[in-house]
Amino acid sequence: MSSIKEVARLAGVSVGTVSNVLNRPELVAPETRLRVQTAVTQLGYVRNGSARHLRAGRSRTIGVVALDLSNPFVIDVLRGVESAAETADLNVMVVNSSKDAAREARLLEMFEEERPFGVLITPVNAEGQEQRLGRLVSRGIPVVLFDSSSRHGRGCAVASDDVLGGRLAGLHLRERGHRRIAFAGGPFTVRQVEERHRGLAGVLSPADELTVIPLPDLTVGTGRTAGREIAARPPGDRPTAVFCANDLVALGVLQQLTQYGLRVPDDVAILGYDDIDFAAAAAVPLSSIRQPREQLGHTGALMLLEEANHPDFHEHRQVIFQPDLIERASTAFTR
Amino acid sequence: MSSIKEVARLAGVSVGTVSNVLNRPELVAPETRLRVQTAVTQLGYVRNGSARHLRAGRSRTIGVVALDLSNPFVIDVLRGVESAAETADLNVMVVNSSKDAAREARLLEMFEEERPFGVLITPVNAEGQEQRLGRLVSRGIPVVLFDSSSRHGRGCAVASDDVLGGRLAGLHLRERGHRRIAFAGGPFTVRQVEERHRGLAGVLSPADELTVIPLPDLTVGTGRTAGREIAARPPGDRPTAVFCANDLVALGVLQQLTQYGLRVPDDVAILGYDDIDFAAAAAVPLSSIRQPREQLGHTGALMLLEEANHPDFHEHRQVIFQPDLIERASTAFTR
DNA sequence: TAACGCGGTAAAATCGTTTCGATGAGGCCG
DNA sequence: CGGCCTCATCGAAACGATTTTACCGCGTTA
Repeated sequence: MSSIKEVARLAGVSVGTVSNVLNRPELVAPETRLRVQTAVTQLGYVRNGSARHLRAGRSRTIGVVALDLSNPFVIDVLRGVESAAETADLNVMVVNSSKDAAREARLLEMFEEERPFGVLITPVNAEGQEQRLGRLVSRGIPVVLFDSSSRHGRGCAVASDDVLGGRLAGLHLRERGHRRIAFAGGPFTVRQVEERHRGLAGVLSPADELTVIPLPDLTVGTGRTAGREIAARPPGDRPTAVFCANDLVALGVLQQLTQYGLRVPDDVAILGYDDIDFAAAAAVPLSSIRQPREQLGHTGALMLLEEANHPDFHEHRQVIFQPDLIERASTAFTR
Repeated sequence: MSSIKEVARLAGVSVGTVSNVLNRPELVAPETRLRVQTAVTQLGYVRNGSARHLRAGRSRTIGVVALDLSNPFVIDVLRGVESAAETADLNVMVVNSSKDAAREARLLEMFEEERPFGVLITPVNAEGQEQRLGRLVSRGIPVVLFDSSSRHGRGCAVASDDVLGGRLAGLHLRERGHRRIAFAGGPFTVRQVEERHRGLAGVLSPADELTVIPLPDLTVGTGRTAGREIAARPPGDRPTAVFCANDLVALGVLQQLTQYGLRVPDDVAILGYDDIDFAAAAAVPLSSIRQPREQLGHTGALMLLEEANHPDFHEHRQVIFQPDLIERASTAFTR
């Protein structure tokens, strides 16, 4: 309703002075300052964000393009982003690409218009948006990827080492005596999926048997499909362990196997990925490869801040976290 | 980088004409239009959102203050909001109050500055923010509540009938022969919890036994606590059914009971609330009271649009949806 | 005594759009 | 041929802040 002008008029000063009271109070004489402040509260004056952003050239909002909000893993990453943003007095605007490249493109266009403080994104497919992200960068908007595919270094990125994660999974399952192992996940065009599989395959010995159960998507639903497929095999041919590309799939597999009367881990062991809270809380607590979820988000946001605040001094870098194995009942020793 | 001025110069027209090409192309002669358009693409011109918003007086972003993003129920509501926003060419900015009133207050202040198109909010506690929401409204920013406590009608609201939900739960459990029933949930200051409990209590007969297992929060973790508590009771004193204030709690109860070797539903039946996807996919598929999740969000957003587009003609109203009972294995007949 | 510095404030420029009134060029009609 | 209407375009005035420059009065210093 009321603008800075009315405040100025009521306080009997110029608008510049009001602005100074708001932003650099130490420049203003105490008496004037007080007069302005009472005018502000009296009118219920609130600054106009758009006007500030227009003048400043960018807003105080970090844009986050999430790949799939229905994965609790993403929510935890977000929590990390928010905590970093909060200390820097920035807002976070979360949007959901839902793994849809066209939608992602629209959202990035929107961010181009809004000129946010920076953009954090898990790209649907990093190569495809390369140029669109480049346009953001060339407009002076820092971009940090939650993705390690851009290790070639065309910008900042945060990720965890998915090949290592797959390797940890394989070593763990072998150590537990499993020699017939299935990998459930897909599509393999998603880098994370491919790398987790690659890590697993890399540590198996030639005598081991690795089956891939390809899935169109990583959800509880497709996990159940995978579970059905596993349960349908004759016991002699059935894998004794399943490594799932994420915990949602693992939950689906677990639930379906249980329903078919197979015992976990006695008949089939299950190993998930991400270590979401639901994993620990499953009927059979799931072993999982843990990524530092909040830290991932927190670090990404900090790198964004750094780049935004010291644009010339800034050096792009890629931070790769090491995943851990969290052992729970679903891959316990069975004999 | 380049503004509307440079486009105008390159195309040899005035800025006003460029603006018209962008917003009302039919007003501009085809030939000029083309010239401007090529200038736009040649310069890679992108409109400056802040400037537009400043001029327009409000932005094209809907603000959503969510109560708890880690509840998948909320994510589904959000999906509904997004779908409605998308058709109206609006952006959605999601922020998370995490049930923290102070945080919520800060977020609302932020929205006061940003002057969004409208605000959708599930208030931590509707009464507390009454005035702050009022300030938004008095600034011409429509507010729609995801909450039915404001039935007195001081604004638009969308909700589902939680008392009815509780009643449905009670009737169902009685029909299944249960006479010793527990309610797991809290805190009771949260309207939804209180109403669900009230509905349940209302349909039990005096001879029935209703135990309340109060919880500080509605999460899988507190659900496990409740489960432990139930399992610890001597079988004769143990409730034969638990109605949980939401599905997260129900999942926790289920997992804990299973771990204690109790069978669901044979030893204890479980009934949840919200019907999140994880409920259907649990080890024992959970019966649940379904709310039309996406529709809730969709309707809320539509009401917001209506209020924003016809401010004078608009009549506030409260839409209350009817919940359904979804029967699954966790409350199946046991004899 | 003149020059200088400084704290405090005002005034004006600026950010990039949108919108509105003015202007001018044709075409049509009387 | 003059007046009028339409179409296309221009120029300027907002929108509401921030920032820079200018100014003024007064004390300090050479």
